[in-house]
Amino acid sequence: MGRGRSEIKRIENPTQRQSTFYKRRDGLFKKARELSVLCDVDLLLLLFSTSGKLYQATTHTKVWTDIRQERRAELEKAEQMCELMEKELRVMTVDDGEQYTVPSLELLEHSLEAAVRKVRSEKDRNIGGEINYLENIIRGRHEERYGLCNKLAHSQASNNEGGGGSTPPSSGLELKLGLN
Amino acid sequence: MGRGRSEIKRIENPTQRQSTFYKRRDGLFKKARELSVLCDVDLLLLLFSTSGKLYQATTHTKVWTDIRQERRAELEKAEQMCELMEKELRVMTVDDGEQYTVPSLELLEHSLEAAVRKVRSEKDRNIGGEINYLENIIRGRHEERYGLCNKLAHSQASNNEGGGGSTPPSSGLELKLGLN
DNA sequence: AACTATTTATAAGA
DNA sequence: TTCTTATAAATAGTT
Repeated sequence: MGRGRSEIKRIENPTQRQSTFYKRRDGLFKKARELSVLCDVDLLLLLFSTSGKLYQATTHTKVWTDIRQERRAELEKAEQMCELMEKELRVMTVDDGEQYTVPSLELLEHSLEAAVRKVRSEKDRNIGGEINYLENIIRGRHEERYGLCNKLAHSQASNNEGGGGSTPPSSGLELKLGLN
Repeated sequence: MGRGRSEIKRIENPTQRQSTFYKRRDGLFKKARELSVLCDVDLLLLLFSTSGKLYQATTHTKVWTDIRQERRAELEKAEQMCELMEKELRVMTVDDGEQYTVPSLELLEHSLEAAVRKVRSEKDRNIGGEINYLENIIRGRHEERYGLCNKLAHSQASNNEGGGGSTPPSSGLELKLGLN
């Protein structure tokens, strides 16, 4: 479109490239939104600009609906966690009101995680039951072998719960926060 | 565009909606590709159709480059794992050539994981150092507390390596395969 | 940021 | 689905 050029190749002039980027980015987002509305389709669109900026467009109608509940539960866990962290550290406080000052990024993160899950499940269907079968068998053996270790960890955790409360419980957040 | 309508609202006629979906999907993907090439931008576009189909467009130039190495290492690990699984199970075999019959889904999964990481790091920057600081302190305490457990797990693993080799080594895949 | 000459996308029809 | 075509929309070059 426009007054010339139709060849699609990298624009070398940085100014022109940036200008084109803005125009086409807006156009692309508009078209994505329109497709989503017209055809009742969920979508996720991410642009990673070379300058490191991230531009995103997401719909939240169907795919992400089931995430909300998960998210709410996770938030509760995080709040509990932070409460305990406060107690433990005493000196520091984290303003509860400021806890999630980046809600859109949080939501995006969860959207992506939902997408990963969706892709995984599709992949798993394609691969078939073989791997799952193998996994189950191996898992069983692992559980036998590492059972002792898990029990140890658990007994430590429950000791802390009953005791002075100086350690957060195993809330499932360790992984996310890199606490393993 | 075209001969009429400009209002953007859900198309109720299913046939017409499907037809429009095809046309606009192709148009959107084309535009995404063009933007990526013209402006040297990485992108990820996922469409979740109501019929459950997943349509995707991804670029692999910059964002995903660093994933390749990770992926290669992971594949090696997976191969080792599968070798060991075969040995362990004896009865079953998994055709190595068919191991990754869904490469595009694999790649997509990794693309999404990379995107999640990117979003997370951006979020972490925005939240600031506070949480990280808290995490570090907590992590230190956890390491103290669970050190014994880790040592136990390690000694088990090294015993197995030296011994009959009847258990896969701790390859980092346990998490992915749900073996924890 | 705006303006338009053009190109491109697409709604409707076949 | 796929093609054709009239028309609406996007945008390259320009200011």
